[in-house]
Amino acid sequence: MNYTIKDVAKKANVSIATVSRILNNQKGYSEKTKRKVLEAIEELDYHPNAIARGLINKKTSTIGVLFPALSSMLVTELLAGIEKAAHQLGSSVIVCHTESNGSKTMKYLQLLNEKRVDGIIFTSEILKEEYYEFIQKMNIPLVLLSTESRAYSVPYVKVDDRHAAYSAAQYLIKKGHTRIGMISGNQNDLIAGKPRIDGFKDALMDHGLSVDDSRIVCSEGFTFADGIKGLKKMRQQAAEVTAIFAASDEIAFGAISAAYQQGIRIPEELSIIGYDNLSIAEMSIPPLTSLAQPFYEMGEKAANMIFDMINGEQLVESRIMPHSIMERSSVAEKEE
Amino acid sequence: MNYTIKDVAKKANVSIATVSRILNNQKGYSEKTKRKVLEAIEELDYHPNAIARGLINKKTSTIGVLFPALSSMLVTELLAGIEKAAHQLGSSVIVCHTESNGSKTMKYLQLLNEKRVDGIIFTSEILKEEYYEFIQKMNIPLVLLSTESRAYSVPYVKVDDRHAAYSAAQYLIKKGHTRIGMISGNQNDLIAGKPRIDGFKDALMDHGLSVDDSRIVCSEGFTFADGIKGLKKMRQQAAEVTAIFAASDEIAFGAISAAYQQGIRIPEELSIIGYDNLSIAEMSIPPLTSLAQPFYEMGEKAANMIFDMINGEQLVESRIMPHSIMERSSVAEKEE
DNA sequence: CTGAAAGCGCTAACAT
DNA sequence: ATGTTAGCGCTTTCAG
Repeated sequence: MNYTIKDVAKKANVSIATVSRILNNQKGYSEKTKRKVLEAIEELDYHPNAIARGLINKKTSTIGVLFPALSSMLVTELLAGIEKAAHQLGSSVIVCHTESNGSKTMKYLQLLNEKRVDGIIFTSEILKEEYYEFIQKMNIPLVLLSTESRAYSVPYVKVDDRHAAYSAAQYLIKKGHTRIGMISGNQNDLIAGKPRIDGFKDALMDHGLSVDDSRIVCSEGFTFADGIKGLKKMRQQAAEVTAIFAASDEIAFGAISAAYQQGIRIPEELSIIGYDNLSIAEMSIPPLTSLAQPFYEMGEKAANMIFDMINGEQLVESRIMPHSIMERSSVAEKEE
Repeated sequence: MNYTIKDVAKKANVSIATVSRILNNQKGYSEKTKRKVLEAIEELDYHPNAIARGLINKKTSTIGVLFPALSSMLVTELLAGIEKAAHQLGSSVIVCHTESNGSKTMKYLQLLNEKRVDGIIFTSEILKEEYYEFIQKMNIPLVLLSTESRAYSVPYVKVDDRHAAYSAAQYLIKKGHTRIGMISGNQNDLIAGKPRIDGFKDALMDHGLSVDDSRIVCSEGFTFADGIKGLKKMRQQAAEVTAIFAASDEIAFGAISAAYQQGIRIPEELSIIGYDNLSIAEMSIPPLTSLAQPFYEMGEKAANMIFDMINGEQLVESRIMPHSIMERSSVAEKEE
């Protein structure tokens, strides 16, 4: 069905070596033979077999990407960015959905090893020792996306969560709020949980506001349901709060829904700022002001880093991506 | 870095053929040598090179999936389903993001051809002649997901859009509504646009309601912005409408937002039913009643079909997946 | 400038 | 039951 290099060679009356040279535009042939061969390639609509190439070159032009969940909305944007950059550089991406499951992750790594991918992008999760060791043995580049590692020196791409959370809280403060609460993610999550809480506290302290733990309600995760529960709890523990920093847009959505249920008007009675700035942020009522992470660009960047490393670059620096605040209508100016 | 079959053979004092036999559990060796070889494999932590295998077996255990957009939320669920089924069967999935762009799509198909994927899942778009012809030449299985082809006989997995739209409209009718409008997608979209409009009309007619074209506003696409525009237009053209069928959840979200802006209460003054039942549906205020498509299962099914075909099954039937109505709170009982 | 030949890591006849 | 050998489709010495 598919022609091989032999067919081309025969048709052009040259050896397969010559065809190969032309294919890989090395030197060592006349213009005339080149034309002849190109013609044959054209006529047969020949395309080299990437598998055979991979076998000999030890390079498959394929990278693997590990995601804890494929359903979370932010994954889509990361993946879109990765895929775009990869394709631009002639590579493909294999998606792996680990469900944050250790043995599943190891199985995927094994698979990616057998498939001889050129590099791995590991996203949104703690890089366990087991994973790291294995990838070390695979001896291919690794970059961390939307996560980082304290234990190992692996290049990463992420925003500075602590700093970003600081910015979000500061935004609320600048708007005149003094009694500010936070519905956080899981405080044991050292990547996306704890740092955002810390940044929140930093901002309050730096601006001379007292940090009252009853105004911080910690959730299990970053979901809509967590947001609903979170707001209810907040109203019980700290009804005096006039503004809330939600550690994710989904939490913010949940909080808005719960607030609506309780007849609390947003932003008049309660301001809310989200985190992530997913596409849903514009869809809430009122539209959600949110701390924006540039997911698409982060994905692109991570992919570009991987390819730099694949191409032999030794020193690739980690990237702290800039965050910003997407102002919409869920935060009101507070007059004292 | 990675050991080869030769290393194993040497270590176990057998030939590579024997190792290969054991690896592929064929017959032709004693229990004793099997143990010996397995031990060597274990000790070296040997794993066969999938690339080399692919070259000779002409089977890469990899499938390609084409999506028009990676950003739409429903894609994620389809992909999650595909990925799960594929991984269960020992295959990987390469994602391709065509942006509905013809030449990009062709480039991807070319790439998948060179990478010798075992099959292709084509989603959510019209299968153009050019694509079809090319895949025919590749001579690998193809299944359509969330789309179908009139022109070619290609197995597909989707819900019956016309029927599903009928159900959604019927639901509104059963709730007592008689003046019902629709904010549709693009009417020129023969897959997801037109059929839903037709189904909507069918339901009205079957229930003795007149079909008034001014109550059907057609959008360009299925987005939030389309929903906003759609609702405004609807209020101008057909303010008497008490219930609206939105052709997507995003449209429904937009309509809800616009309604809120105009001070229209949902569902008291206006009922809305969405379509898709994405995870955001539960996040609106009020939570959105929506016609549910089982995306995850559709993805799984499509993947399973591809693998059946890869394994030589000749006759795989297309699947019309069941739809259902996820009742939440955006539709009110209408008393006459 | 060009071709013959070895070999990437594996499977599958074909021998023994 | 096991080994030898010829490829899969390609790249890359090494000759000429």
